[in-house]
Amino acid sequence: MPEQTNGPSHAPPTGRGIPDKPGLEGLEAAWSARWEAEGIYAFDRTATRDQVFSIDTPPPTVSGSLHIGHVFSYTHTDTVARFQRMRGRQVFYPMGWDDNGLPTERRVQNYFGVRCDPSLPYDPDYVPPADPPKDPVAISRPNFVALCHQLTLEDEQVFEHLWRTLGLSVDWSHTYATIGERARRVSQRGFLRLAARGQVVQRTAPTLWDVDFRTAVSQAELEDRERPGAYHRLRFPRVGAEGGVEIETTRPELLPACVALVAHPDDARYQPLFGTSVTTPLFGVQVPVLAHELADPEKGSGIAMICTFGDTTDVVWWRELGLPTRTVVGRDGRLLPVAFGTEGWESDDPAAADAAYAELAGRTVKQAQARIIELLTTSGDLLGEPRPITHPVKFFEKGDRPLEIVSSRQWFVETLPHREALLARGEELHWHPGYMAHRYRAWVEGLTGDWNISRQRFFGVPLPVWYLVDADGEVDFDAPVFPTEDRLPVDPSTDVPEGYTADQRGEPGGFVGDPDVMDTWATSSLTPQIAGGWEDDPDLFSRVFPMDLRPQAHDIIRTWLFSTVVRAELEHGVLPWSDAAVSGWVLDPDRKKMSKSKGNVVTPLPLLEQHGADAVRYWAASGRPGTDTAVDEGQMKVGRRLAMKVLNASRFALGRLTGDDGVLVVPPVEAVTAPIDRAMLGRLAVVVEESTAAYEGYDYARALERTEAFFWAFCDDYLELVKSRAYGNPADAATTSARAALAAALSVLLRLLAPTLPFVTEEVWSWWRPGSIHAASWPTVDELGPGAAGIDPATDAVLEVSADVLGLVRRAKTTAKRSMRAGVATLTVTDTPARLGALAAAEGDLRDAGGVLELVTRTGDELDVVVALVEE
RNA sequence: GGGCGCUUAGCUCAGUUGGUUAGAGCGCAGCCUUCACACGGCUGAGGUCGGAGGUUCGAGUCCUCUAGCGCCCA
Repeated sequence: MPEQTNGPSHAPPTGRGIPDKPGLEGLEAAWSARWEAEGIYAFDRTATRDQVFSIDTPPPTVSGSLHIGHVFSYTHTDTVARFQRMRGRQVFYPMGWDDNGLPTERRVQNYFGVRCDPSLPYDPDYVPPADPPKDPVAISRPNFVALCHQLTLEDEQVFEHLWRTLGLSVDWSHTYATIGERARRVSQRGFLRLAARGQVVQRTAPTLWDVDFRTAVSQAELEDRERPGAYHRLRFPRVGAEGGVEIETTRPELLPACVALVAHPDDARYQPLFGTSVTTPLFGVQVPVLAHELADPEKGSGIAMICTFGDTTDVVWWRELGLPTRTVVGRDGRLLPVAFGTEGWESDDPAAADAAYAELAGRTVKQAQARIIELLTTSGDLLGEPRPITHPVKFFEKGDRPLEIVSSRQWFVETLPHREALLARGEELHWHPGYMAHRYRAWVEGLTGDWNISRQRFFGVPLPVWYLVDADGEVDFDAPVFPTEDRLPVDPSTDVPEGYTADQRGEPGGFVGDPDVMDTWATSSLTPQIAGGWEDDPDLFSRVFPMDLRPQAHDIIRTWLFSTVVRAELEHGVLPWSDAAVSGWVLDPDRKKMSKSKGNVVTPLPLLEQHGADAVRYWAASGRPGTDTAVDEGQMKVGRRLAMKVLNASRFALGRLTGDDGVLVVPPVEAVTAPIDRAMLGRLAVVVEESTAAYEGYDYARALERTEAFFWAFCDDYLELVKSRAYGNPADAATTSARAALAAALSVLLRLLAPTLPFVTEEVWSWWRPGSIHAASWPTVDELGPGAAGIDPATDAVLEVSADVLGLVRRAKTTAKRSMRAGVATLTVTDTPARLGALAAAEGDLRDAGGVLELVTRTGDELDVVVALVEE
């Protein structure tokens, strides 16, 4: 790669010169266009796997609004990408757009006034109405999906502009969308492969259900919310014995769905009842009293009723105790019709049971609860007043009403049988920071069911499945028909299975398509395969997969990270990446979590325009890995000042290298002879080592902090000390030493800062170096000259003592309220002989920097300085 | 209830295997503008490291207990 340079030693100065008034305005537009034109970030797909650094970029949800949190974490990734690129790796850094799922679907429905009906045929000539009609128009799924594409395309352009302005070093030729053709093909192929191995199966099972969205959701999409409730004490008469059993329940409306009572096996109060039966109040249904260790003796009366299904514990009891199912809650959240006295609904008094249930059927869960309390009160089965409590209730994270659990036919990816393997993968993965591994482990250990990937929605990847219809018109769900892989992606609502014609859809002897789509995570879990071209581009895939880095925020460890590990384990038997770098969240300026409902979401573009991309990146890169960080415009201003300082200090240093003839001369680093120059380079060598190590451990923040601290000291002390000497005669070895040191230091510093401040460092680089700094090689200790690593303490002391004394001279001038240019008639320095010896090696520099006319030294125990200023 | 993280100057945070008078930035105060930088520079004031106990010659830095905040999982 001829563009690369290894420092200033021998490369001719071929830059475009130093501007008189350097500035930051316009750098983003100018340089991002240039990078694109020159393909600086293009992935070289001839590179072999060991030369590649591949990143599984989080695809942002494009239908959402732009969020400063994206800028934060994507900057972290970009600094690492730039570091790895400069280290010589071919960086595979694609970008995805997550446009698949509910948020887009809702937006399209409202925007166009349509609704999706997967049973309708595709209309190739469909045009959406100009004004959304009042009543939504039903359209086919392909037409609906086309509208989703249309709308998300605009969002994607806004995002791309933001990313380019921010300076992400993405290869924009490797862009994908999670609803795009490749993503659909990969998702469906992944499904078919799982099905072929029996790792995704269809079964009728209790399913977490959102009654508003009317879709199944998975365990990963649950959240607990504290809600008020009340314990209702109910009395169940015993069968064949005197007396009754009192239970407490927060969901009395599920009494008709009761299938058993349960208490802890060690609970002496209820041990005599185990194996006996009781009768449900109002409905007269006989149910057994059983023992199970999940029953909590401390909760309520210590004995609970099991209903199908009130919560996830009911599901466990139902499964482990082999109980029947009595379904009363429908998919719309209303109570279904039930006929007591029929099979499965046996009752001691079916007429009375039906009469009671008639009061409940058709009502919402909430309404039914109110009514059944009245009925139980009237009948005398409700004991005392309901006892109000607050308890956690499970919600779909996007939902508004508590989840119900309904029994339904769904496709499940098996996870429970692989729990141990998944835990082992979690141990194998390198987490940054390391403690994030706990989140993953806790989640995997807490899995209670397989992963339901069926969603009763429209804008998603369709399940590639048809079912045959028998001669009686009944759908045979036990005989799914899959397409061959070469047909993918398919939409079973319009495509037909092999050997069938479109007019056989829904007919006896024909077929029907599975109406469901996949969970968005069933697609998002395959981003390494989608971006890497799994099966579509085997050559590319072999060069990038398994990937190196998964960057993401900590809130989606249980969803995105987990599901991606599952898919790679089941499909490839490997981790999808070697490292996971977990970013924190961005909090609002008052350190509150940002959310749309609070209205405290910060939009990034105005901040980028006001402070500049480098400044915003500086703020982001200051947030430690995994740490939640507040939006801080003050920190952005600091970043902007740093960028300005880079411009000005560079201009100054390079000005010292320019002769009267205007030609920039860069002496080789071997010309550095002055001890103070060597001391400065020795300190910089330490920074190079620390910064490199930090980046290797994904700690961009530490790398920046070390570099920045050096840079300010470099400007404050070293530049001041060598100002005059560097301005001297080019034939003078002392002058050449200073100039060589300045050039070497500047070259290294710019490259150390390049991952964080890509624009300003590129700007300065262009003044005097050929090629892009982002294609230059990462600095090494070697280029700082012989012996820069591990420089001896005596040499280092030259810079230390000089800077100490210079600082005290400044203090004297400040105290005297004099200008820094005020002369010093006599400077008396007291210090140890060793330190005075070090000072002597830089006496000329100190005199020039401090304006010192006469220097007197005295031996003493510690540093003391007396400054006699020249009279005004 | 279990787990994890945090608690260091007014604010936001560093402090890597325990080692001399605890650091930075912001903010604040004061001073300084021809000669790289006013989208600036310099100088300064200000903490004994949440609390208690322990290990050690020595602890912000290790152990135990404890308080508060936040997150994750039940």
